[in-house]
Amino acid sequence: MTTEPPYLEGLNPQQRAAVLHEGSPLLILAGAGSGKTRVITAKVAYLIEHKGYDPRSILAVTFTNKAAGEMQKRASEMVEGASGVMIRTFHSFGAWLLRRYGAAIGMHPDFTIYDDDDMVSLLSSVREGSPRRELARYAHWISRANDYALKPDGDLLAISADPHLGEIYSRYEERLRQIGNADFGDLILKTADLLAANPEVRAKIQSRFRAILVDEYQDSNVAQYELLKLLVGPGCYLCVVGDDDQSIYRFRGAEVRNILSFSESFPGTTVVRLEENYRSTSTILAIASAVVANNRGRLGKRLWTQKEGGAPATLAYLEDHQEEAEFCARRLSDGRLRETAILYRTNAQSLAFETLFARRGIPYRLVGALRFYEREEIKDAIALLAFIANPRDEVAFRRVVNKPARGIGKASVDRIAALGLQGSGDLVSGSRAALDHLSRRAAEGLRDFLLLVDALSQELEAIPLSEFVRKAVGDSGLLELHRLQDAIAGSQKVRNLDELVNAAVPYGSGREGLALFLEHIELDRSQIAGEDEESGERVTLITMHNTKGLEFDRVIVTGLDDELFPGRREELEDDLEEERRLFYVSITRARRELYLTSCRTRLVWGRVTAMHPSQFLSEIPEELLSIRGRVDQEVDEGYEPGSAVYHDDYGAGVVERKWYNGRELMVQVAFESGRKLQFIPRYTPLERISRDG
DNA sequence: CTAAAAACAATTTTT
DNA sequence: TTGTTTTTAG
Repeated sequence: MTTEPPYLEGLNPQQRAAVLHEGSPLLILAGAGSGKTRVITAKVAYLIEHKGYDPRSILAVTFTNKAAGEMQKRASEMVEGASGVMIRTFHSFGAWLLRRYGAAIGMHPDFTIYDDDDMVSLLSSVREGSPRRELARYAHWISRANDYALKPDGDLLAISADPHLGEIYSRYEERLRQIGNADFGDLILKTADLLAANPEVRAKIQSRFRAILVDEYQDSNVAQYELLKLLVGPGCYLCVVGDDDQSIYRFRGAEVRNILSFSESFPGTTVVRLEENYRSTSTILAIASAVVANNRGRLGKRLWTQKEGGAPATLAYLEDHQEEAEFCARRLSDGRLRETAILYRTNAQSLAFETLFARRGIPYRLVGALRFYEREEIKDAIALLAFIANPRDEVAFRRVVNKPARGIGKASVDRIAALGLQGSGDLVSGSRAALDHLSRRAAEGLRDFLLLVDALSQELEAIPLSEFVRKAVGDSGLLELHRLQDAIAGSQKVRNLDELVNAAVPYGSGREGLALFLEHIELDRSQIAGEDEESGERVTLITMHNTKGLEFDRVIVTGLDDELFPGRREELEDDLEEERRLFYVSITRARRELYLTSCRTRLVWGRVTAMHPSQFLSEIPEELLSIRGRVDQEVDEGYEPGSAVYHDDYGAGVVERKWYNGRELMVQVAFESGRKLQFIPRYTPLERISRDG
């Protein structure tokens, strides 16, 4: 018998079938914890080693840059030459392709990428005077249109009934083209356009990539599907992996139908199901399955495990967010920090844990959400860099031209932008042209700014990128500005700017290095945060969304409160189902122990707010739970108008009115003394008395 | 044009 | 409550 290649060792029959399959399109339906990543990496190894694929002819698309890094690492351990495989997210693949061949559709190779914030800023110059909130709505709709591959003249009614959307979208597009930058949607849509419109580029790309693997396919959107269709040339091997139950990015345009109808889109598809779970105890799986079973519109699968048994999950009803943090801290007193993750729905919830853990000296790592690149000082610095990279970048220009204050007000900036637009769109020349038309003060300030930009542009090629960033931040006066603010507010802005300088160290110098640095900043925001991510005994604080692909011995899912999770279910059944899938994802992160917490009250906008247990909790069979604490009795009962109450300070009175303020029950009482007062019965001891007393 | 004061909204989730 | 945007007085 021939010895088996190491990448096949220990695989179960389904996994093996998935790895060894080749020829027709393959759909791998991989349940949570079914060894999916292992299968993909083994497949890469198999294609290279056994099927003779050139590593460079393989494209693997992952959902996050982190996942890409992980796959790269694991594949390299498995097979020689794996470093040649292109492993990227859809977005970073798009950026790669557009930089190389985008000129064919008028893209500049040094374009920078606009995030949501930049979109809003650009929209504000397209639609002057609109409140930011409204612009943010349009930005959101435009992003959704992008996700669904809808152009300004497309059927936007599917996105929104707003009558102005088409026009605004189209003007936004036009401005973005003039500027020469790309937003997130463009990285997919423009790439697809390029391939569709340009047969030579398409042929080139299709002949390069002979095998394409897509991970987390359930979270791909329509535009990504269309791009994929264009990438897969004749004879190209396509394999997608996903789990319809783990689709949690609908809000971002993810379209579960992509995976549900994969077989129709790609005829001749083979389907392999991975249903053996290697991660969790059967109890945890039973809980997860029971919950997700409430969803309709799923392919359905039976996850099973050989790890029979396992302790029931602990469900703790707690008083408030502080007690919740306390509860978590007590679990951690056994020192198993690294094996524990605390999950929450919204980033804001992390604060309670951070505060308590800092006070107790419990080391933690906060995953994602550090929002490093969204901080004011960082955005300032990036805007300056982006403007040097692309002098047509109006959004960046507006942000930095008068920061620190150079005496250039809005009127002047508008004039400069208008002149720039008349010419080549280049705002440096626009500025030069505008110099004579500005107030003396503004002209002086603008001259300073131009000198700065000139000097920096000259340096760009000459010094290492991190030095360049340091110089830009220093010479522009941004460092000084934020140093002063630090002194006043006790903030850490200078430190953050230092971090930015450090982040630039790995990049090459010159325009190319700068463009790459800026691209990574936009596409991989977790970068700076994760300095020594792996090291150290620390508990993980993480949003439910960010846990995708991770696993921990012990998982504490917090905030199982109605209106928080699931959130306001204003909308449709579909939204509720997505939240439920998110719960499913959260539960299945746990290997051995699962804790669920729900609070009676919670601070919302600095206000104590009454909460109710999440409806998801009632979907878990009771025998799988060990329950601590108790749900409070419904306070709503009683307090009917006309009933008598007694208050320690005000004496006896009669309830006049009863209503809800949000979720909070309020009552108005007319006291015998003649006073009329409003109470929240939950916090005010109002004794119910009998009328004849 | 700038800075301080006042008004006002904000919490999903992320490439 | 916080942070951000708009108004206002210099």
